[in-house]
Parts: sequence; C-alpha cells; structure tokens
Amino acid sequence: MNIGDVAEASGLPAKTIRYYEEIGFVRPARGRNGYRDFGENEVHKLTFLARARSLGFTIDDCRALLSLYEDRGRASADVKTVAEHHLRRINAKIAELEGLRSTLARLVARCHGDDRPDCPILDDLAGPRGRSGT
Amino acid sequence: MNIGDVAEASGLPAKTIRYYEEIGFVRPARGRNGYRDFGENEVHKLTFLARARSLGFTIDDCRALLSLYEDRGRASADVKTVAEHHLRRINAKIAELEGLRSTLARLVARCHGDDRPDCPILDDLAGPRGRSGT
DNA sequence: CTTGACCCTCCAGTAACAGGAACCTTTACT
DNA sequence: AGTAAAGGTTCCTGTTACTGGAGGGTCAAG
Repeated sequence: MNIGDVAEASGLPAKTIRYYEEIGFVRPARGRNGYRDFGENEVHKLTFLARARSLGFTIDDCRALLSLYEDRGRASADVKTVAEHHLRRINAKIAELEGLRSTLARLVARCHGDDRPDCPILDDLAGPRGRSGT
Repeated sequence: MNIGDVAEASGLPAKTIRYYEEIGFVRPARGRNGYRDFGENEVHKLTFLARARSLGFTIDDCRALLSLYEDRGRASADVKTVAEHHLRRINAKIAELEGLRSTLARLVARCHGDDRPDCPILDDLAGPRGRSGT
C-alpha cells in the first residue's frame, strides 16, 4: 500500500505519516522505486495512533499506549494509568481556561464597546494605576 | 532600572523581557557597560504585557492591545473586538476539551485497571476491529 | 584582589507537524 | 513515443512563546 492510500485509510495526512516514521512509530518496507510500502499491520498501527492523537494523547503517551497495545501480557492498570494522567491534564486545562473565561467575560461585559476611548479592559490590563486613584 | 529589577517589578522572567525586546515590544536604553536601562514607561508596558499574557492573549493580540493602549484616540469597540475574539477561542477550546474529557472518562470508567490484559481503552483505540467480532 | 551576583550575546531545543522547493515515478492518453 | 497529471521522494524552513545553557564581561563588597 502506498502512502496516499494509507493516508486515506488511517485518516492521517501523508506528511504526518512520514513524520511518524521519522520518530519510529512505523517502519514501512520500500519498493525498488523508493516508495514506502505499508503492510496491514502498519496501517492498523497508524489508525490506532490517529485515534489516540484525536483524544489528545501526546506523542509520548502514544508511544506508551502503542507498546502496551502490542504487549499481549500487559496489565490494563498500566493503560488506565496513562489515560487517567491524561484526564487530569485535561481537567487542569479546562479549569485554567474557565478561570480565564470568567475574568475575560466580566471585562468584556463591562466594556461599552463604542467609539469612545474609555475602556475597562485596558484599564484592567494596565493594572492598579489605571483603576484606583493611587 | 536594570533588567533584574524590572523582572521583579513586572513579574516577567529576565529571559522573557529580552525576548520582548527582540520582538519589538520595548526598546530600553543602554548604559555604556551594555546593560539595558529601563524607564518607568517600559516597566509599565511590560507589566501590561504580563497581565495580558496571563489572560491568555497571544503575542499578536498583545501587539494590538498595546497599540490601542497607547492610542489616546482609540475606540473601546476595537479593544472589545480583540477580547471577544479571544473569548470565543477560549470557549471553543473548552468545548473541545470537554468533548475529550467525556470520551476519556467513559473509557477510564470501563477499564477495570487490574493486572489482566483485557482493556476497553485499547479496544477503543484499536477501532471497530477490536470491539465487534467482524 | 577575589568572590559572587548581575549582566551580555548567541545557539539549541521545545510539540507536532505543515508548507514548499526541487526532483523522480507511474499512469493515462494522444 | 511523447507528455502531462498525479503521486511519490528528500530536505529545509516556519510555527508559539519562550527556556536552558555556554562562554564571557561588569559591578559592589570585603
């Protein structure tokens, strides 16, 4: 299978597949023309990677998950650990963004947004000097 | 004021301040020893930047905000536009992460997480072949 | 006069690719 | 046989916003 077909099958851009080869995720055979020749196993791996990446797992996570996936004697606890770690990262990020959102929404709501220069958003960014008469 | 003092005053690492000079945010004077010499105005700008960055505005946003900040004839609507755009980005990101979280939480909950190899998380990543008996 | 705290510049690395140049191969069509 | 499109190859650069570190000058104190 050529890279274009694999791209379609896995949902990954050809560029990404080449990159994944570069970092050691797959090692496709080569035809005498130099073209990569992917077997079913490689395609399956790439599909796995595409799905894991779409869930936000990092490349390092994927490395771990892939090796667990290929280890028939793995403990599901190890997989769960990786996933839970990722879940905590996501939760932390959401919490952080929600904090930003609440501050920002408040500022946006207070800004009249017309053609006058007076602006609570800039006042806030400018710090205490801009708000209270210190 | 030397860079160390400015770092403390603004809350930005000295490294970051040098970087901000490189990309044109500030243009401090130089002493004959080559040291940067920041005036009150530069310090104020850097503090502004620190606050804007902490709210998640991109460097490009900061460039726009800073120029609006220094434009005495600005329209607050322009500031509001930048902030609203950022707010939409944040909301989109939160929505995306919440999607990931729900999928991931479901998978984690279904994984027994013991020393057996059977694992719904890997089954999901592996795709349809891994779940139904096609 | 030395020690330690500052400061300087420049280079490399980060995460995970994407874009594009320059070039070769295959396929289809005239 | 000629040729043009489609798809393949490698290699280099750029992205975001810094951070770490090497190698080396400067300043204040004792």
